Amino acid sequence: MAREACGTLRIGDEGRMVTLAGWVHRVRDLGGITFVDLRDGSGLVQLVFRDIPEAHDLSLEDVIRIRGTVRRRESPNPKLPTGEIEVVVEELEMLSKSKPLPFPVDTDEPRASEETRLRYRFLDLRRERMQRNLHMRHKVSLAIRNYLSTQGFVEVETPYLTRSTPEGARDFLVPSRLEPGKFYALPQSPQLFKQTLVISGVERYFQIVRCFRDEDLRADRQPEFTQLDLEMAFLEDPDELFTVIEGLVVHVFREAIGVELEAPFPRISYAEAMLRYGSDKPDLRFGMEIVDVTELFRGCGFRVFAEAVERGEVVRALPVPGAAVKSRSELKRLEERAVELGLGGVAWAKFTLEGVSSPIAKFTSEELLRRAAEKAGAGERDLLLLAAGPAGTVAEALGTLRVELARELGLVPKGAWALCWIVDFPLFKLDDEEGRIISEHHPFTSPHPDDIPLLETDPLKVRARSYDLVINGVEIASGSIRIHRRDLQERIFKLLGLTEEEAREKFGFLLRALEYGAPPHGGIAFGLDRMVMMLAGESSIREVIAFPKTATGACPLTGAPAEVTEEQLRELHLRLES
RNA sequence: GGGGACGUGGUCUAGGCUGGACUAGGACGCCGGAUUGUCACUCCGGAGAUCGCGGGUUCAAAUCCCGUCGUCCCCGCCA
Repeated sequence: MAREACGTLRIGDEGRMVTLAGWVHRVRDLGGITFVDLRDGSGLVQLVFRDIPEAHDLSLEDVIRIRGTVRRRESPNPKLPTGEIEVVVEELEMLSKSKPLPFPVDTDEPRASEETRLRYRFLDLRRERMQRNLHMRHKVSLAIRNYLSTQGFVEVETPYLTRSTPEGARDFLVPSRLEPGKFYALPQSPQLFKQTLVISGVERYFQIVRCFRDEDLRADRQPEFTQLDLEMAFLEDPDELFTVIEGLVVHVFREAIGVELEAPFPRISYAEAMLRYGSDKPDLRFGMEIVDVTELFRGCGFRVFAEAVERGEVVRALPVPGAAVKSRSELKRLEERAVELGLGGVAWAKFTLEGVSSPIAKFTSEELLRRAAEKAGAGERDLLLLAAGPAGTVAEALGTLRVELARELGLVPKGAWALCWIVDFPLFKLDDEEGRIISEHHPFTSPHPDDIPLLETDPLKVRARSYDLVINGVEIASGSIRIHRRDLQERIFKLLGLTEEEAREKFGFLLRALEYGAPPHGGIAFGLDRMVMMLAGESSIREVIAFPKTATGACPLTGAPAEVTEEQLRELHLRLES
């Protein structure tokens, strides 16, 4: 008789003889009667053993098969979907014994260190929460594939054994056995391949694909991670892509967690995001917008601010709702934090029923502070933080404080989703070490058409046709319209200090492809692990990856990375330094 | 590359500042027994740890110091 699903049995099944198999989730041995919660992929059901002595020998996580009769319970358990019934066991078959467990698997909160969990990942993944996360990931992938298929996208696989590229992250290398001294690299992303594909006539490409970057790890970074990679031919206006992606994201949220997002998502320029939120990935779930008050403090009595304005620096204000109650010591800590963030310090003003209280009031005036507060939308009971310095430093520091304070004060609404596009990133940035310009995104990013005349005259002012998708303050996707013309690509390479020869050496096949009729194109790539992490409500991507690595790139389950034999090394023409 | 936190029976942890009655305590799990309506079952009894590893200080180290390994978080890095 076929096995049935434990979790689907209901009162309507009363009286039926069923065959079930699964894991022993919990045992309650009362002597003459033993209750066992049996678990399979569908859920739990209570088994009742009466005259079966082997029931006393059951251990947690044994795998058993039983035959029994579904019966209405004397005392139902409202916590279980199957709580109205139980299965009276007539036959018990032990399929596989389990040793005592290193940690319990019947809890959502892990009761073991992460290292132990990873070493026994096969047990850790049995926990309902991890099963939920794996299913969530599957739902997201499925929703992506289904939606993109309806939009005419085709999933194409690209090589994992490819060529090392000089730009970007450190590559993972794979030695070639057949060509001594040569190496493959695992791709950091399929960037060049996907551009080649649209040039090849695959007008809408996507791929859910593993990417590899040999850099240090973080809670949201693994050496191998998964991207939703996507590219469209004849894409010249980012808005066209936004519409497609908004449709995709709305679909994914609906399918994965039943949330209806509102599209279109707000579009904010990089410059405006830096000004108002001090970040290129602003968290829009709460207000606390930073305002520029440079002009208010020009020539004011507080010399630190007045002199900063004279130097061409800025003064900006961050309103902190309800924080006028902060104590001296808390404010002191804030000042220290501001210094850590690169500011000279931070001035504050409290606005209460009694009036304005601020250490700089005597140098400026209450009136001036009130005007600053008004501009920032701060009122009674609020705190206003004021900082002066170079625009970039002030923006980033206040942006960090904005997020930290909002979290600390509980101003981030639970269950809220705030998405936005960040557009018009600068095309280049100054390389700190070498003092030359380098690509902000990558060298194939198209400049904004209006700014092309500035390329040679004022390159740092040139905006890119690139964009990020930000969800709740986390960068979740990033992309651009690409350059599809050789002449423009050559100008960009020249600006980056690359000779044609170097460019050909570094990016050869893409450049060749551009010479044979390349349509305008562009695309985007999502960090799938991060997106699933957010949808699952987890705070580490390791919780949504079946077999993740530790912070040193090790896998406690398999023991990777591991030594190899002399013979293996010899075949690869490798010798280790002692 | 740098900074910080942590490492104690199978698991999670108390003790650590202020070294000595710590003979290392608790909870869960495990083993034995009792138990016929439980659902985090309950009750009784028991086993199980040279306190990550190495060195040092000291009459004496889980405790202090140095080194090392591992884990986690952050900065750098991640076009």
